[in-house]
Amino acid sequence: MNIFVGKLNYATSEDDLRQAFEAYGAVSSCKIIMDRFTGRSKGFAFVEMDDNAEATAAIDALNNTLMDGRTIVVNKARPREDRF
DNA sequence: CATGAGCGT
Repeated sequence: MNIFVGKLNYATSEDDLRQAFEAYGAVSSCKIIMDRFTGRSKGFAFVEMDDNAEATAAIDALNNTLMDGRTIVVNKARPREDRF
């Protein structure tokens, strides 16, 4: 399941996010969107989890929680492909 | 190359 994570601290790294999600389930992969020019975090990331139950639990558990001093929002991510 | 809602090289 693709998970969207927003309102992230610019200092937050993929490893931090991964560990946070791994605390509630197995994380398949994590990706923080970085800017092409500055190379800094755009403030949101995507976490992919194979287990649907664990993903939902992680979303419900990490949604609106404090991470690195910032309140993050966790929701189900939209499909990057298939716009229609 | 910057800063604070939103959905990815």
